[in-house]
Amino acid sequence: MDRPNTMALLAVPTRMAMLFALMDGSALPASELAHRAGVSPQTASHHLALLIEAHLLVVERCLRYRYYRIASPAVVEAIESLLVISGQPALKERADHSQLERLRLARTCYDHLAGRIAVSLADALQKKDWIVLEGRDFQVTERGESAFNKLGIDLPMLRKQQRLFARRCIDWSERRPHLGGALGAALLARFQEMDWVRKKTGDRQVHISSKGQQELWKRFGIDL
Amino acid sequence: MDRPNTMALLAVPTRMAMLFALMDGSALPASELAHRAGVSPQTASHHLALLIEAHLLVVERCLRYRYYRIASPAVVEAIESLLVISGQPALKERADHSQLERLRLARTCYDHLAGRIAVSLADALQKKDWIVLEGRDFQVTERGESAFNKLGIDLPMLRKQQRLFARRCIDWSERRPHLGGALGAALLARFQEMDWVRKKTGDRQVHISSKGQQELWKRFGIDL
DNA sequence: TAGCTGATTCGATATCCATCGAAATATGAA
DNA sequence: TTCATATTTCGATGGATATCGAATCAGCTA
Repeated sequence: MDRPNTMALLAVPTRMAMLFALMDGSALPASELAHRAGVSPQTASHHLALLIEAHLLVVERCLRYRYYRIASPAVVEAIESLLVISGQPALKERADHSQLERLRLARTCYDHLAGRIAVSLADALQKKDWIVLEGRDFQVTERGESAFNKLGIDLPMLRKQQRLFARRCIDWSERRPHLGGALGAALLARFQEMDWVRKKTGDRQVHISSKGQQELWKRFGIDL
Repeated sequence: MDRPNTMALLAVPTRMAMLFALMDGSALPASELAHRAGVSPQTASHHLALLIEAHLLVVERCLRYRYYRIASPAVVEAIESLLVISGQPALKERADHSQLERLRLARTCYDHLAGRIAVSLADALQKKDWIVLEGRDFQVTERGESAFNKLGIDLPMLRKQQRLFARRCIDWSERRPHLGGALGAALLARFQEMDWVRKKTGDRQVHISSKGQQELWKRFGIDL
């Protein structure tokens, strides 16, 4: 496996189109990137694999979904400096590094929370002995049954759903497990109900309200 | 003629090798760049033409020689930012913009002076009516004959040389004419003799001594 | 279990272009 | 002029790779 030539990767318009689509710090699935670059899914997959290998992109796997994002601010800077000398008009929306930082803190992964907040929450729930990790799933303990109930989450109802109940999902930015599945989705929904967090539509960004910060600290010892 | 793809230009190792050789702000002839990149002169010529067209390089023509150099600091910056994300070790000798500035001020063009000092000198010599521009050459006036002699330059001797006497050479950084040919070379040699300027061997950089600065101002009204 | 969707792998094809030999050009030197 | 040197142009070739169809894989749902 040779060292991939980073310069050559940036030379192909299709790959550059994909990178452009991610320059604002967002994370998009392969199909969307294929569409934006105007190529077939196979071709997009091929290019994305190369960009991953060269560490220009990273992929965040959540359940069966995969979101691609720019690997680091350095990549954005390099592309921007290339735009300068290529005589292209600079990007209107420059990459917002602080936004990327916010995404690392709290974002959605499909329909549940991800990021530092989700990893911290999974840690706290295990520490409080509400859940335990067993293989690729979490199990809710006896203590957890009543505690989740008191939090306003109807576990028996969730179990009736035909989806994985409490899936362990590996976080990209933290590289540690957080809570997915029906329970993860219910937690996000309940947090929104209580106005602990607010989810922007059409975006994966999640804002933590001051009330949410207080409650997370008081109830779970989470200080983000 | 399509717009050349700057990214594609940087993707080829041969072209990158040439750019690397010029990253320190130096200017080299095509043959030297071909040698450093390990390709034939034809191939080098082809690549250099593309780099010129894309405004990544500029060429400085002096008599029959052509020196290629990086077109602007932005190019150096872009290449350096690419090195960051390509995982290459950074260049030991990073491009020194202040050095590039010094080159713009005073450098050699083959065997005579170029840069701001040379352009200013040509201007001053015309203003003092020592020389006049005629087509592609300068002519020494009657007043110039004695003045150059007093400066320690033997014009009759220079005229015996089998080379162009006082060629007009267009300066890259200034885009204006300066003095080349036998007279230009003699002036540089005389300036070195009088320790007005010092030429580093194996380099095109020329240092102007404080004595030189004084004399240039006193005798020619040149204030660099 | 089968079914669905998103994504990847494999194989074949077509296109792009870096390279160099040969020849031409440019420019100054003898 | 004639020669010499540096560079460029032209043409042909070979290698690299972007692309997509078809098949396969991965993960969840019913």
